[in-house]
Amino acid sequence: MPTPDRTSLAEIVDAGRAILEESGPAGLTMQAVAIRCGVRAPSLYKRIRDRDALLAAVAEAVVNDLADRLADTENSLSALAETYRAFAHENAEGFRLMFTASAPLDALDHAATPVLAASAAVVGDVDALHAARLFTAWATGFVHMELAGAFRLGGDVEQAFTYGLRKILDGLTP
Amino acid sequence: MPTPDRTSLAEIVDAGRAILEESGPAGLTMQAVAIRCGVRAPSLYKRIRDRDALLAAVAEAVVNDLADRLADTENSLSALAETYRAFAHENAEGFRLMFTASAPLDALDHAATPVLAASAAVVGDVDALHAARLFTAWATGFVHMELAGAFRLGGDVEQAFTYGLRKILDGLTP
DNA sequence: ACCTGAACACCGTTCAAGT
DNA sequence: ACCTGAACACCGTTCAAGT
Repeated sequence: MPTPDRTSLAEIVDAGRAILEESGPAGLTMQAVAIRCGVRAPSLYKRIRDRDALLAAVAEAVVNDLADRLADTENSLSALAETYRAFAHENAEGFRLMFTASAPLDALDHAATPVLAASAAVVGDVDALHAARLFTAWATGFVHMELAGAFRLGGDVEQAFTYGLRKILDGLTP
Repeated sequence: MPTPDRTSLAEIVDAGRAILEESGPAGLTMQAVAIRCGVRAPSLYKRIRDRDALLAAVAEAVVNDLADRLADTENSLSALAETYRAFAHENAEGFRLMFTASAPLDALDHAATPVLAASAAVVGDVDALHAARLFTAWATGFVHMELAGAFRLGGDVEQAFTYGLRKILDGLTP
């Protein structure tokens, strides 16, 4: 006899993402997710292979969210930089997860589209990919270090961000 | 009656680092470390508080190693970039660990010294910190993405690295 | 067909008892 | 003073038995 479903893959991934932000990766246990979905831990395995697959699904949800935000942003490198950084601050744990082991690579490619377009507008099509990688690497590294608390030698971090962006644009502008 | 020590903190940290590179963070169990040190897991707790403290100690060892390598490098941003990237490739798991939760922040500051000096040589003392942050963020993000397999849109990654370095130097050079 | 309790393997950690 | 086996708590995962 069929039973009405008491949860869904989407609910599980949402719960996982919320718990990740609240309690970090160590807090993201199958138990915690199950409780939040009103179900027992073994039931989760009907919907998702294992915890690694859940982490991958959460990472993909985060990347898709980021891609939407970037797609809605004015298509300039400075506007994209602001959006990217703001998103990372709002989703610190999810942001870290994005670049981890089983990263959602296809989704990342998709998120890169607006950056490629904005880069092409500055340096032309031939160098667009190189320029996009310069920009993305800088923004990713900056936020990563910022979230890790690695900027401790004094100085204004906001200013450092603006400075970096300006110098990159200076370097790229023909 | 005193017993001769059968291991040491240094041996434990070395074992942890080796296991981390071989088997990743999930493989770095107290059991695995203990076996490698010829001792049982509970004995480790005489030398180190818990697994988190071990991870922190491993991270610090990695950063100190990196600091030595950078200090031995010719003091130019391009030479430092090569050394930094090579180190990250040789110590992929350790590199990831460096920017994690309980990062060894003091050691990171120390590793930053040569980068600050090389930056000052290009932009002067006033902007040296901003410039060092631009450079470090870019290099860190680039290697991070590279290690995560995030560069998949084609194009030559070596070229992208050279391109990024050149454009940053272009942007920084007055 | 989904859900669950029970069970198992594995890991971190503590501790009393050895030497 | 360090080392160990035994024990405990906790987590991921499987599975037979329920509905």
